[in-house]
Amino acid sequence: MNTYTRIYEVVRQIPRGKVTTYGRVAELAEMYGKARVVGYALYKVDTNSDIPWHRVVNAKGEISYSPLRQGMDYVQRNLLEDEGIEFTREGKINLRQYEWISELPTLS
DNA sequence: GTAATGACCCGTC
DNA sequence: GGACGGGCCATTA
Repeated sequence: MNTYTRIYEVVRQIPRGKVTTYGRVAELAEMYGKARVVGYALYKVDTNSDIPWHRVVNAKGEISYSPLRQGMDYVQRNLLEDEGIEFTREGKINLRQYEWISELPTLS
């Protein structure tokens, strides 16, 4: 279970108004290449949990909808918009601007 | 115990 | 520039 705990810790550290990708979370959790597990971990997370699961998006910068939450997809978008994140007309997020870089080098 | 699935990512055509 | 396939690991049936 420590595996999931790592992921939760990382996701919990995402500042407000920023988003990150599954791959980044996996890397921060020291599990590069296991992005799938990250998605699985968030899958188990409950909507009313203290984990900002809505700040985690896929590498394309789009929101990952869960079949479990179909119908509530707009909720995630609303939460992100409330944090100041803008969406394109395609429903995508500009990762270049809102991607959380944590402590990784940005090489400008 | 085996087999299949999944909120994904990356390299290649 | 977009589309396709393979692969990573843990959980569930």
